[in-house]
Amino acid sequence: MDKFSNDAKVFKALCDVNRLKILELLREGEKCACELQENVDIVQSSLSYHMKILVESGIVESTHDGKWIYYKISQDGSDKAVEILREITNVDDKNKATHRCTSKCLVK
Amino acid sequence: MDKFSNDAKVFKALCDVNRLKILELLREGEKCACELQENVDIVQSSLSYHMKILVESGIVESTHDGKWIYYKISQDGSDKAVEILREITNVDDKNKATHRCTSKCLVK
DNA sequence: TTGTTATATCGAAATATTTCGATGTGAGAA
DNA sequence: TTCTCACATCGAAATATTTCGATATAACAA
Repeated sequence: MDKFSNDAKVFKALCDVNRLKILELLREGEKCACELQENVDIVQSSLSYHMKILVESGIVESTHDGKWIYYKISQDGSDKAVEILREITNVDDKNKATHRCTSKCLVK
Repeated sequence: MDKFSNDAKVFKALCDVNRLKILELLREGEKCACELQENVDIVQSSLSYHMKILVESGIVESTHDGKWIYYKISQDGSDKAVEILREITNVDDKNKATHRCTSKCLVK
C-alpha cells in the first residue's frame, strides 16, 4: 500500500474545508500566517497544523522571514498534483478488455 | 464552509490507499465488483463502502447488469476533478499584492 | 417456491484526523 | 539579558473515517 501513500498525502491536503479555505486565500497571493489567521475560524495551533499538511503535500510553499512565515501556492507542487490526478484517472486504452460475468462470476 | 464541501468530497475519494488501489485496477478497464474484490485486501462490505464513495465523487461510474455491477473510471468526472484542482490552485495574478509584516504583524 | 449469488446496509469497534489549550522555541525589540 | 510576538509542538478530547461481521435486498437458477 505504500505505493499510494504519497498520492494519498497530496489529496489528503485537499479534502478538508479549512485547508480549501486557506488555499482560496492564498490564490490572492502570498500571505503571512497571521493574515491567514484573521480569515479562518480556527485557533493558531490548528492553523499551524493545517499549514504543515499543506506544505508537506507540496501544494503550498513557505518562506521564513525573521519571526514570520509567508505562504504561497506552489506552482510546481500544484502542477505535480494535477499530473498525479491525470495519471491515476487515466484509462489505459490498450488494456481495455472488459470482461462480463455470466451466470456465475467468472473471476472466482 | 459549505462552499468547499463538494470539492472536499472529490478529493476525499482520492485520499485512501484502498480507493487508489481500486482506481489503479479500473485503469485497466471496466470491472465488476467481484473482480475488484479479488485484488483488494478488504471484505465485501468494505469494498461496497469504498465504491459508494468513489461513485459519489463522480470519478467512478457504475452500470448495473442483473445482479452484477460494473465499475469504470468516468472520463467526465475525472476531467471535472482535474478542473477543480486547477481552479483551487490557480493564483490570480491580478491580485498578487504581497504584503510584508514589519516589526509587528500589520494585519492585527 | 426455495436456494444461491452479488451487492448494500447496519451497528459496533478500531483507527485516523481535527480541534483546542497549554507550553516550548526562536527572533527581534527594549 | 529580559520581554514580547510569531509560530510549533504536545496531550487530550472531540469528531470522522474505516473496518468488520451480521443481516437485508434483489436477481436469477433450480
